[in-house]
Amino acid sequence: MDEPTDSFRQRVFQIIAAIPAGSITTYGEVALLAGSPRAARQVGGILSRLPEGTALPWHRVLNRHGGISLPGEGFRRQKAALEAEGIEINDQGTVSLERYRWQW
DNA sequence: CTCTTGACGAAAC
DNA sequence: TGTTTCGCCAAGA
Repeated sequence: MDEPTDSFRQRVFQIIAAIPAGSITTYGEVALLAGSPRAARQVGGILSRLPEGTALPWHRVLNRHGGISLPGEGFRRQKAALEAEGIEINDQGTVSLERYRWQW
């Protein structure tokens, strides 16, 4: 009966979809809320395979230091998406967790 | 079943 | 202090 009708991946989708514009969270936090406190790495793996036109606000997920984990072009795209929501982000791709961290 | 893969994170160096 | 190594675990092959 308690079949995993919703996989870890699906729970991650729902959690990220609930992050309001102008706020951010971390991979570890998403993993925790999804029920696997040490599966932060899996969250990143899931986001890496999102289709291009996805409606999921994947750009609101940052690493433990409030920084962008993507290299090159991905870095630029995520930084621009965050700035478009009014989030201040420096050239290193880091935001203030204290200011923007989201909790339910 | 085993083995591999990582948009992570914390601990060692 | 910055850099490297190691542990973690969902998913797919």
